[in-house]
Formats: sequence, C-alpha cells, structure tokens
Amino acid sequence: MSDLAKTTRMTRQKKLILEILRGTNTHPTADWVYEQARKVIPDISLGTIYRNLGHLKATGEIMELSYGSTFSRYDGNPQNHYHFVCKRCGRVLDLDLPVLNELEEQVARRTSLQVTGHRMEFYGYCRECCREEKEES
Amino acid sequence: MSDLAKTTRMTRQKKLILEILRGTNTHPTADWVYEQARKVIPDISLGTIYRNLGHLKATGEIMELSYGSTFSRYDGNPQNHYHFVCKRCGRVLDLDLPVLNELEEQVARRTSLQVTGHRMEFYGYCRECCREEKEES
DNA sequence: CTATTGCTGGTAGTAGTTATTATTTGGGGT
DNA sequence: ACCCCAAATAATAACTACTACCAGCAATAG
Repeated sequence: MSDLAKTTRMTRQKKLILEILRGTNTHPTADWVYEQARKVIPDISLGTIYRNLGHLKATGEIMELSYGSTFSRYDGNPQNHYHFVCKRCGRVLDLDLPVLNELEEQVARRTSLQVTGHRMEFYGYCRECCREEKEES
Repeated sequence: MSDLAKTTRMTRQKKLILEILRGTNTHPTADWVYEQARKVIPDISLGTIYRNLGHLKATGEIMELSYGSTFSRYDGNPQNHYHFVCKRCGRVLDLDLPVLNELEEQVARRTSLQVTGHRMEFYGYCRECCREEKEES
C-alpha cells in the first residue's frame, strides 16, 4: 500500500471516527461522519476526517464503498459482505448472503490474473421507496 | 428515470460517442472519449460528451462503471457482465463468467426488497503489473 | 521528562462533473 | 423542399467531493 499504511498513532480524532463508523450500519458518507464527530470535537476538521478514513482503510479496519454516486460511503465492518443499494433514495443495506470466495479462484484459474478480492452489489428499490412510488401514481 | 430518458434526436455527436464506445473494450473515461471525439469533431465540447453519456446510459445503450477511483468509466456493452480491476494500473478487463441472475431472486425472496440488477467486480493485479512488481524488488 | 516527528486545524487548491445560456440543428408537419 | 421549434450544441461558469499544504501541537520512544 501507500505510505498511508505506516500510521501508528491512535489520536482521539482517529479513535472517534472509528467509533462512529462502528456504531452505525448506515454506511455513511465522509460528511456525515464529520457532522457526528463535530458533536464531540467541535473544531475537528474535514481534512482530518478524510485523512483518517484513508488510514483506517489502508490498515484494513474499515472499507470504502463507491457505487454509482459521486461520493464514497464508508463501512465499519471490514469483512467482505454484499450490499443492496436503493436506486431511489441511495440507502445502502447489508445483505446476509454467503460470500462466494470460490469465484476468485475460478477467475484466477481461467484468466491467469492475480485475484485478491471481489465485491458484489444488488440494485433495486427498498421497502420505503416501493411504497412511496405507488402513492405518487 | 429522469428526463434524460426522453431523448429522441440522433445527432452526429451522439452517434460518434456511441461508435467510439462500441469500438473499444478499454472501458474508457469521459476524458478519453472526449479526446477521441475531437479527432473527428474538433470543437465538440466536454459538456456534450457528459450529456450524451448520460442519455445513452438512461436509455440503456451503455453502462457507467464506478469503482474505487475518483472518475467514471463507460462500457459500450450494456449486457450485464463482470469486470476485473487492476489495483496497480487501474485497467478494467471484461470477464467471461456466467452471470448469476438466480442470486437476484434469492435476495428478493430473503429480504422482500425489489431487486432489479446486480454487479460484481474482481480486484487484483493484471499480468503486466505482476511482472513489473517483481522487477522492482 | 524531553525530543522527535507524525498529526492537527485551517485554508487554499484540484479534478471530475454539472449547470447556464445564447446559438444551432435534427426531423416532423405542410 | 421548406419551415418551424423543441432539443441539442459549444463555451464557459459554477459546484462538489476530495486532496495538499503548512505552522503549531501532541503522542509515543528513549
């Protein structure tokens, strides 16, 4: 990885950001994390949020999710798992599906590429958005 | 979808952009498409590229791919298929793997979400980058 | 306890994309 | 074949998510 990975110090800012991420399952944006963090450390800067999200990602403590949107979301659970993304409200939900690691070997065998990971997302409409779409028409 | 979908006119700009995308398997960025298009229509504007990429996406003629990077790539093949992304050079390759549509039904059944699609990407190192990493050490 | 050096907040800058606007053009109607 | 006009265009300004910079601060090693 880059030199982001050689981070060692556990500052209160970094600790707080990690706690915020682990305490939610909403896969928040950097901005949402910033708003939450400001409630505890009012003069924390957005640059610190991004820097620490980068560090935590580089050390494998969190995951960055980048789907169709213009911004990233972050996941405090670093274990590979699949997501559902609502095309209407943008909500991201965790799916309780077995992770298909055997596919990675299959790809490696058939292509002679070095495969280190994979990810999968499902798209559609969440329960709330299905209901509201009906009401509109 | 949005009002992007009610596009009807086939302008020479739109036609050219579609031809460029269909004539490559490199999953290019908007900027690369722009550079190629300028060779044919020198004063085509970048706004036109983005607008038409949006239209073509809305009508299902192309796909937008957004992975970890800060920019989008576009795919002239609108049929669902899986990709491999090189973590070193960023190259995106098509994979010849069966598409697991049955998973969508499985998710729908187990979650009562309305599932309309899914996608999967594999990460790792391409042949060229594997070789070069060895040479560096 | 002190020195080191990574981390911080503040701020300026950048890349990729979207919005605005005056002008041009594709394509249906006559 | 010509007119009409909504939709598309080129040019440019604006925006958003993110990154870089830097002087001062603070977490850990010795």
